[in-house]
Amino acid sequence: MASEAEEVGAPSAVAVQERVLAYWQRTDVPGRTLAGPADGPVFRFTEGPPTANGPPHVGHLVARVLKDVQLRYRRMQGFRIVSSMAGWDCHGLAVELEIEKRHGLRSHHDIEAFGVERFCDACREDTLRVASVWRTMSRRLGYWLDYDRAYRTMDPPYIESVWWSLKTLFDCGLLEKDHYVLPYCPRCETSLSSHEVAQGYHETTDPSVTVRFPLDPASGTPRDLLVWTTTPWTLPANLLVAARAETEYAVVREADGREVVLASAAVPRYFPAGADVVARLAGRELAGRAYRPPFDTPGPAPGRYRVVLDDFVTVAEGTGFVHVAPSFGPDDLRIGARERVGVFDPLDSRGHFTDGVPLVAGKAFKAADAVLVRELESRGLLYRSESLRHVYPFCWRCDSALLYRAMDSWFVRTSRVTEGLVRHNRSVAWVPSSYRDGRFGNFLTEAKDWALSRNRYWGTPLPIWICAAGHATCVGSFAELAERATPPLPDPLDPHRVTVDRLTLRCGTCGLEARREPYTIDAWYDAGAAPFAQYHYPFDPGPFDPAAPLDYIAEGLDQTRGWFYTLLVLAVTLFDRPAYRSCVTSGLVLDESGRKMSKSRGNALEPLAMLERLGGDASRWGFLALDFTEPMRVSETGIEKVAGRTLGTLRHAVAFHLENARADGLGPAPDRPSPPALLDRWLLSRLEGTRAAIERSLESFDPRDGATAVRAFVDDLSTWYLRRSRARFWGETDPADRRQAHATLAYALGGLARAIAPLVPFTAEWIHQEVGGREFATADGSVHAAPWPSELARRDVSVERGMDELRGLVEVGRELRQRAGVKARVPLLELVVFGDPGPDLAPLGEEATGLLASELNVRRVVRVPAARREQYPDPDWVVREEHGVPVAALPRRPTDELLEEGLAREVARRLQQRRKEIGLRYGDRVRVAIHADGPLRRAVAPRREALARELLADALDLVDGPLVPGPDVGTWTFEGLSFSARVVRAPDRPRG
RNA sequence: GGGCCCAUAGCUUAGGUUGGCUGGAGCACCCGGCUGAUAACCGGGAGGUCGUCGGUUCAAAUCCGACUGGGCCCA
Repeated sequence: MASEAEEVGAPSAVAVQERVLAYWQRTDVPGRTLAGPADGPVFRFTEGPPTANGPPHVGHLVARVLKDVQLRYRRMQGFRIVSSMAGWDCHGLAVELEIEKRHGLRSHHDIEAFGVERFCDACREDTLRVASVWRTMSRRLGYWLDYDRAYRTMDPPYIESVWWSLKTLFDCGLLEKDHYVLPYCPRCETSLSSHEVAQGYHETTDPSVTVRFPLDPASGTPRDLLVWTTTPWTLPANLLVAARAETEYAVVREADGREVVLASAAVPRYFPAGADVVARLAGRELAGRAYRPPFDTPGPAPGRYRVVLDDFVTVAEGTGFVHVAPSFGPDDLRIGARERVGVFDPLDSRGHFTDGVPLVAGKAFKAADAVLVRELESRGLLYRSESLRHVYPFCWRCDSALLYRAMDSWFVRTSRVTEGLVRHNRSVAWVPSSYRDGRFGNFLTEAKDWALSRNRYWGTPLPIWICAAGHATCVGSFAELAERATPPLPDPLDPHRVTVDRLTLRCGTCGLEARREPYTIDAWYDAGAAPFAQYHYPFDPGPFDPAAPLDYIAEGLDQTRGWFYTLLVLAVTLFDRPAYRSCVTSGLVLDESGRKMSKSRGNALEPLAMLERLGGDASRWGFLALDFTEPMRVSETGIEKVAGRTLGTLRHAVAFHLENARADGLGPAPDRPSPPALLDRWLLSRLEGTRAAIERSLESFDPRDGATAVRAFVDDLSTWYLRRSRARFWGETDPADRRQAHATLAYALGGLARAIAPLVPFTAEWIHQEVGGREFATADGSVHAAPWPSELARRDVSVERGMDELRGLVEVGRELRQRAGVKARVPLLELVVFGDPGPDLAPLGEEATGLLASELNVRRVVRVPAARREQYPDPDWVVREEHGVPVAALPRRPTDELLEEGLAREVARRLQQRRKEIGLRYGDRVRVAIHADGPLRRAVAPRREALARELLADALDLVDGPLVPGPDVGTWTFEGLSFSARVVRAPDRPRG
């Protein structure tokens, strides 16, 4: 019967996965299961939309694993997932830049010449080019999402929902146009958000110049203010100089008799050898003094070119005088507005100087630095010229140096809802928890207005039209647009720029003709609108509930400034509630030496290739076993090792069970058993403890502790339960016990499969099918369609503690054997344990002692009072003592009879090895002939029958003469003894 | 310059909220053992100033402060 065992060993992770994927595909398990039961309670979730034209990287895998683990758990609990849609972030610079590159476009002018419609069409087509890669990745990772009904931020219904939200903000005064200093990319010809800027700081070298600003010589000695700047190109836009009222300034006479003015604190930096200070004065005494600007290009205007006071001036670096160019800095703009001096911006939209500054007309802003500095030098105004290494922002997409400039933009007035942002964030369960008040919470308290508009083409158009009288009309739906617009709307309507730019509106206030503000909006706004816009809220009835936050989201930590933030801003401004109840953040993925992964460095792991080689579960396990909240060092071999240890061991345990079950002709996993044997009760209790640990950790949205519990359970299963149960599985003596062992193991594996289904969906499915005898047949039979088990077995903590104590004694016993120098194969008469067993071990009784005895290969275990230590003298006994208290003792020598038995074991082991070498399977019958002399013969002869049984030998002969050498014959020598034997396969005989 | 997080053996880490006996474990290394699922397992060896300094305490990896280094974010 046993010869029916066919597959030897466990299938590889990839083989398991392929088998499961084929089953899922054939029976459409994901399609039927992924949304959860239609009538279940709702679990709200939204997939953060990845940029739809960029391929996934390893960082994406981590967040996806976290998301999928949670969603699987909630589905098993009977929740309906709202929503299980995949999503795509379709708009924005990333896509536009790709198209520009492909068609050699370098500016707005080029794009317009190319044709905005053509350009947007190209963007649209490119947008979903990589969708199939994402889909494949999700499939291999086991991340179930509804890709067939993915939401796309470029779809008209989605855009209409975004418009609805913009109008809602507009109506309550939270969407306004303003003139403000923003980071600006001259190549992309658009302003950027602070989020985008943050991604592009590099170190660079800039000029560091100190320039003389001569004070108007009312009388007496010429005096120059010293002004320091790292952006000489802003000097033509200078309108004022700022000083600080309370700061002390020094007038220093130089060798040529001229005088320069600078903050006293700056004197040592500029005159390390000492200075001839002729006067000291407070900053306020300089207020109102007029000076001659370095370049008088803007022409005279009232109030310009004088010293003003402001507290933003510091003396930590520079000279204590700051040149104010209101178009190029936030403080500059503020001071300029206060002093009513207007602005002068000599740059065009590409950052080139206009004719307003003839000296550098046509030059790019940075390129003008050198020319301007030379000019200052030739006019004797350059006091000092150096260069400075510092970090400066560059465009994260095209790597051009950015500039800060004042410009018109539409703003979401987030600064007015700071209190709501902070308050609602306080109710969010963050993982890691410190983000709530730390990293994210801090950022909220300083929330600045959100510069929403972009001078770009491929994005959600800002739905605001302005009439000649300056009234703004914000359109909140296509119906409203149709009602106000001329000409009539095309059908179907694609609400992107080309279409809406052609429309004029009747002004909502005065009825005059209104033209659209020619902006698109920040694509991060699109993403933040996903929870409602994916359902076309409020236009279609859908499951979106304006009062309900998402229950759960998870993304990489880069989203703290991105999606996590825009979700919160929209939830607070539109619905006055938090955006999500829990938010799990994964850390950065580093390579094995701790460096950031990047394509250019060539150390990036390619996710698809990794998934293909290791399988989805190994990758999932690799991330779950790490502390994903910290920067993670990830390598394929590292993941393989970690996953092999737990998942590989588990697969082998399953294969072992299947082989035994088949050999015994057993059916699928039974219902919950109540076995009498201690080992079985222990295993089931450990199973329940593991299930509960997974449940606890998934309830708190942090799977790490659950994964740790699974690792410990698999370890216990493999190294204690199976190890101690082996004899039970093939024992002939107690068929009832054998059946109980099979049943317990089958139940434990099946139960474990359900409990780990959220963590490792492929392995779990494979076990559920194989052990449960479901044969990959129906979708309903999937482990992912099974309910989450609320209890798998009775937890018996006392049994677990007792077993722990017992296993502690096993370790002590092994150490004693080692010290006695008696191999485990040679039985010893007894293990002596001093003192009484603990309160948990004591009730386990004979059964526990039996486990101890068999594990240590001793005939019996005896308990004696510690006081009888002296009955076990050191010459005859090895004794373990702890802190002077005896723990256990073992005889140093086996008895002669036991020694013989040990020898027989040595022979048996070598013949078993031989069975394997000649390619026999468990169950194949053999014929054996042994030739041995002396002690070996004396050991084997009386144990022939037992040996024959053990080796599955039909015949076992002890022969007198030496065996004729041949390929079937082997000879072994150990401990100075030798024997030879012939092992051949027995002729087949009819099965009984 | 500001905020948050991290630091335990060559590497990966448990423990830290609740201070307490010799700080556990895995990988890798050396010696030995076991093995009819296993890249498994077991014993022994070597390897730790628990980042540094200071404080609280009878007692600190653990609590507090400063510093150093790393990471992320902001300016």
